[in-house]
Amino acid sequence: SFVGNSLVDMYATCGFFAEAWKVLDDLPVVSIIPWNALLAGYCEGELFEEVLGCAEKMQSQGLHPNAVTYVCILRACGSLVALEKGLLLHADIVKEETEEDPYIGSALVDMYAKFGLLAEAQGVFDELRARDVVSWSALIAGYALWGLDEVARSCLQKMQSENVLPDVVAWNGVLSSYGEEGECEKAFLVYAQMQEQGLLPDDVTFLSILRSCSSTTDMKTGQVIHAQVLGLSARGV
RNA sequence: AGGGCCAGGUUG
Repeated sequence: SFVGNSLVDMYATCGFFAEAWKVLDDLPVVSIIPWNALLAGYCEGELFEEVLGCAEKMQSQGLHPNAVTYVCILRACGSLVALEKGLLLHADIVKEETEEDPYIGSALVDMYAKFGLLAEAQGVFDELRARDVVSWSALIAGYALWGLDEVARSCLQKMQSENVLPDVVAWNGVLSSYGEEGECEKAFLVYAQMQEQGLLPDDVTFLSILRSCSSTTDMKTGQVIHAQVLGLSARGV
């Protein structure tokens, strides 16, 4: 049956949902694992409506969501800005005392951030037992999403004072706030700080920076970044 | 009781 679970996971991960369903329907034992695999596959494909539909179907079969299920549904609610559903979900999670789960915690932070309920996001974050680089990054990305780049940057400092080292995703989160605004100068400054920390930029880093440059006529900075990208790709990054 | 197959953050 573990084989069946893995098959569902594989098909779902590859986006072959018809096949995944077929395997799931033929599995001899009823288990939440293949359902979660399917939900995760829909999440990965960003088919969030399907996530919610699939979760409902799962529950109609008498299966109760576990932590993995909740993480998938929370992510879908956040991305769809399904506010009322997300709030109900949070209430269920609190009721079931599963909010301690670090995965659920950062998924909640992420969801509230996407709703634009930053005080709620911060509130959930503050209650987390263990804040790791992922929960910090969810918070940072949330502030960045709503243009609060200075708050996002201060998070980079705070997390370090709590001995959590920002990784490239955390830094990229800050950079993501400069896309809409086109604040190319700030983006470049953050990029410089990131390098001072000895962190290697990745493709997302450059895409974010270039995006912030694209709405300006700052050709020079764009060219500097172009040169950086070429330099890094020469080193195989 | 514990473990095994599924789950959280950044650009698009």
